[in-house]
Amino acid sequence: MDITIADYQTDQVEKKLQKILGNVEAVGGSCPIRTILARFSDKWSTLSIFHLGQAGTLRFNELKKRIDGISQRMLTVTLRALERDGLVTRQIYAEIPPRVDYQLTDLGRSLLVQIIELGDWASNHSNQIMEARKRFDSREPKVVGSELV
Amino acid sequence: MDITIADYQTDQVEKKLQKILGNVEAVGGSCPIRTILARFSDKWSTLSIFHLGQAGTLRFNELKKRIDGISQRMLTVTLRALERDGLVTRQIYAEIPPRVDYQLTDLGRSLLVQIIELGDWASNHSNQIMEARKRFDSREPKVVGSELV
DNA sequence: CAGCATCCAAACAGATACTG
DNA sequence: CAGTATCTGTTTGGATGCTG
Repeated sequence: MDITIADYQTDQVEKKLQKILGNVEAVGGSCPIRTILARFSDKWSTLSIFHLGQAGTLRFNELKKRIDGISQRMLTVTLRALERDGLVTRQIYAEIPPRVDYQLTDLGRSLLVQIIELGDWASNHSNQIMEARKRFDSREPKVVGSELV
Repeated sequence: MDITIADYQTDQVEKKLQKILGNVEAVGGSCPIRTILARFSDKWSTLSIFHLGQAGTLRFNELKKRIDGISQRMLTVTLRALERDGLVTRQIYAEIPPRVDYQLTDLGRSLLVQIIELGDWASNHSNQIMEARKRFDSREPKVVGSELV
């Protein structure tokens, strides 16, 4: 079930690594790879893609209800960015009250597959990470008060 | 070579999606999954993991040289966060001048495998995304001046 | 060399009020 | 309903100067 170190050691992975790092360095700071990686950087993007992937089609407020804690503004900003990148389609109906449907494009769904793997990894290793954090924090006595609670 | 929609439609993916979203919603804003996803959010973390994955072991300034554009402060902050999460080890030698070696832990390497796939996806689809961006920007005439150059 | 501390500018993100 | 506009607090991140 788990990804093993054996996988990591395959040529495949090393080759991909070279390819990616090559691309990153090639164009400097503004290269496509970086701007694309920045898309998943954003926690709201990730969650939006997850929910659209699960539901298929969602209206603005349906999505807003599912992504707990997101503000209207951030949802708007996030969806625009995803639309701009061709990951999400925005279908506007000329109705009153207005209706706007969002769904993943093929490209968006292919990305979904990738970040699902990431989310699954996070899910499977969250215990390990939380323990590591606890260990780290408890051996560092220089932190005061409520800062790190 | 590409990930197809067929993959997306498998039960596997849907099941993982449910599992992840379940975990996310279960604990609210501060759940582990979110804080873990926040780690790759950070572009510097991703690049650090890539470079450590490629080189094996690197000293502070070696890493700094490879990650173009990173400031000393951000590298320090990033490495501490990675160390705290148990993804990177920090080996200090009592020498003068000081020497500190960084390398990925097993956990870090297993994460590397995942984000390599993501980087590879970005690499393979960057053209599509860049074109989508161009399309989107050219059909939106309401932007003035040099803002979007 | 490998960093920590401080200052400051810029980007990010929430709350609020208003609109087609 | 689905936004836009604005205002503001918070976070981020670079630059600089100093230390073991």
